[in-house]
Amino acid sequence: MNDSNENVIDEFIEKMGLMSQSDGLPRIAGRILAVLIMYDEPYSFSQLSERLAVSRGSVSTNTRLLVHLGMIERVTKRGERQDYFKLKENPYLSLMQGIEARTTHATDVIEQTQNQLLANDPSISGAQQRLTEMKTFYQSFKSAIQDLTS
Amino acid sequence: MNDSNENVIDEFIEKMGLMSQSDGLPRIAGRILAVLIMYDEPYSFSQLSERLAVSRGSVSTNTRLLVHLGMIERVTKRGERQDYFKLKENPYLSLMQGIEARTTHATDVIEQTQNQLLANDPSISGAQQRLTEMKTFYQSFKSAIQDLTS
DNA sequence: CAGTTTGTTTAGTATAAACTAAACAAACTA
DNA sequence: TAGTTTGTTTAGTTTATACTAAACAAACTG
Repeated sequence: MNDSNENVIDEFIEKMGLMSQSDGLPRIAGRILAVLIMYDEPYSFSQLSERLAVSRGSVSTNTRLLVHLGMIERVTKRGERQDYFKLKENPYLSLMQGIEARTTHATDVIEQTQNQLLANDPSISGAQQRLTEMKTFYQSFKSAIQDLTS
Repeated sequence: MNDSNENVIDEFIEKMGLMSQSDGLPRIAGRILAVLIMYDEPYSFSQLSERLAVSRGSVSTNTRLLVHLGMIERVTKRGERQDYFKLKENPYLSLMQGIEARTTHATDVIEQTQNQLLANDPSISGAQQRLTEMKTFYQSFKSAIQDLTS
């Protein structure tokens, strides 16, 4: 891969770091993803540390995070002691599952609140209505996400 | 509204604060939303500050943020100097618009990267493919969100 | 066995952002 | 006009967390 492309990759890596951050993930996690998107062969632990100029501790925590999220996988090679990493088949699926989980949590909180509110208090009928609207919205959001991953 | 319900509301307020945080918004913004969901009448600036035990500075910044996001609106009352706030008609619409914007940004970054990569380098064909997969995914995500808000 | 290469964990630092207190400005009231 | 009541802005503090450096443990090599 020639130098010009290497510059493009560098930029992409940094932009992925920022996007990752705005998704609530550490910057380094996004940068690791970017590397694994851009290079065909599995990338080793120490290669990641060098390529991103980042401590081995950070590589460890962030690869573990991404593995846990189901976005990358750890692979090994015969006769090699290092760990390698590659993108998983559908990395974005697990992102969706994360969103889905948070949505479910939201509807749970709303339902719980609605059930706990005492019905004999007339002043809460507006609140009940707005809570229902909110729940309905989150439910349709959730099913849209689910449709996307099936 | 009786005391038991007031406790339920307190809990809901705090949970909304946490959910807000995991959506990338300040805790106080979520708590303000919760208040406006739970009470029918518009809530005043100083009421918010007292109810949430939060500085007036924070009320100012966070109400402005929520107004900017299109989730609440500032209203005034004849003969009153204070500002009041109420939920907007469809508060969740603007949340979706935020997600949509970030998705658009992602596809832009991907496209830009793809165009900048030199095609004469054979080693990037895998990268191109993975970038396309990523873009395709974000595009269908975006259109799912759009369907939701129309 | 001693020494190296690996990944993890921990303790400490750096950084970013939320929040507060207080100064401020504008609009009102007496 | 002097004094309040309002919302905003700013400077400083607090808090959360990403990140690093270094200690560590496990697996390997000679």
